[in-house]
Amino acid sequence: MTQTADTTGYKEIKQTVLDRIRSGQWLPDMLLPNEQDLAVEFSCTRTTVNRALRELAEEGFLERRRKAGTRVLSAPQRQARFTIPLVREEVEALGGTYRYALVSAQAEQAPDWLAARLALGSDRRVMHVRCMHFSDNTPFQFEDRWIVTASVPPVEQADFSTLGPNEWLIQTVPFTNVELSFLASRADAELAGFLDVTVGEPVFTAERITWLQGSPVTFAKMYFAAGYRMTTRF
Amino acid sequence: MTQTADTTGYKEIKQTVLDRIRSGQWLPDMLLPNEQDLAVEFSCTRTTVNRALRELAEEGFLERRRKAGTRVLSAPQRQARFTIPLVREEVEALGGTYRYALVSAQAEQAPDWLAARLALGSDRRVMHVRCMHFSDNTPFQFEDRWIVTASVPPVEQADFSTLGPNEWLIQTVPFTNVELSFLASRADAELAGFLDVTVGEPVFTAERITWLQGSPVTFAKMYFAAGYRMTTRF
DNA sequence: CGTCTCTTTTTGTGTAGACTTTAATTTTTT
DNA sequence: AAAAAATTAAAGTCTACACAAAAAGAGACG
Repeated sequence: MTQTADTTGYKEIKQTVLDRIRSGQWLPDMLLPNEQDLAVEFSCTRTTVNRALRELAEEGFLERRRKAGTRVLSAPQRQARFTIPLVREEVEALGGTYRYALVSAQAEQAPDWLAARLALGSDRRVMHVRCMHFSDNTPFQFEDRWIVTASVPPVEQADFSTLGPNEWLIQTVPFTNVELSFLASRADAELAGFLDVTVGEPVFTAERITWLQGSPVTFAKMYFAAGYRMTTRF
Repeated sequence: MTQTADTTGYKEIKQTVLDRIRSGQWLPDMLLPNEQDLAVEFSCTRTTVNRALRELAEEGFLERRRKAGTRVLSAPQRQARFTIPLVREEVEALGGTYRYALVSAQAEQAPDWLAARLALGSDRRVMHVRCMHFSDNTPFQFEDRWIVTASVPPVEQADFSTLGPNEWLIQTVPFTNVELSFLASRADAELAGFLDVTVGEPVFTAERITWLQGSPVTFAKMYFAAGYRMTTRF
């Protein structure tokens, strides 16, 4: 006989708690029993209950405060987790053959809007890289990127003719803070040419600012081909 | 040397591990010491090391496999976590005054594309609700939603004149699976009117399909006003 | 009445140890 | 040599207990 009869793992507890919320037994804003009482109910230790409830709080179902206890969140703060893939991986995951092409790469002074956006000081040297990512030779993404020279000095010697700036950066500047935005923009004449769409077409766009320990590293705009959608399930 | 005093919380361990990866002391693909050895190094128990490493793996920095050990991920799978807020809360968080207005609500048969999208069977009854969300009386979002009657029977009696369908659903159907997509669409004449933009304007759009234990509940398209961007930091 | 301090409840985190599960590795058998 | 079986190292989880830290609530005091 397997002992699984009364073994209440933290996963079972999580499931039971979710079921009770779903069934309405525990209503939004309701305070639920404290960990000790639940431990008795599930005949396990408080440690196990703690892990279950902690994870459910992490996942946005519960709110926990010392002394105040644990309560059901009225509007469960469901969070979508988008994995931000490398373009190459995204293309290959969709079954396409990835191809990279450099459009231009040149050292220049950051324009005012960029300097403001990145809070650059007096040193405005940046490397401006523009490139295309293809899937089966059809345009997939146009990338317009600026890399702050002062933050990544070797960028001046980098060769972007075969390796994309994003992959180069990942190898060079391993860990960073990121601000990522999604928006809809309009294809101007140049972008329309790159992405092979008509001028004025809506283009799904991602903007990404990256810092390394507080100092700005790069600003990138990524324009996706027509019909692109970013999807997640949870 | 500073053999780490006795203040080794799991958070400190996480930070130390991250620092070692950043500094290149632990390189991508490198196997790091097992939990027991790290516990000795940090002079704490394996439980504490386990929590630190488990969370770092959860956050996408490490990969852990029983018997195989823990290694540094070569391309850290950084995931963006977007909190999907209620429109009301989003508007209020931006400092605006929220206003809701129902455009239309009527029971109808799901069109073919919707039936296909939701994998509806023979019962195609849906409630089609269209509504506007305003911030300080300027259009913020136009919502076009279908709710599957068979999955949520009380929808036929629901009054959407003052309460938005999303908030109504949250109160009525507590827990669900969700597929969420972001894309850029083009404003047609009607949408342009609702959002007060010119026809053809790019519109940031979110699509959301919701299931309750496998059966489809609702499909919603949410069109955001010009200039909207969805932002996250990590 | 407000505000300050004290108590107490509840979660947060830690220790020490045990058993379980997975799967890489080694050994044995076919 | 290939396949099957045994070994074993590592993470995964649990128990049982302890103390820390936050903060709600109560009481004291001006």
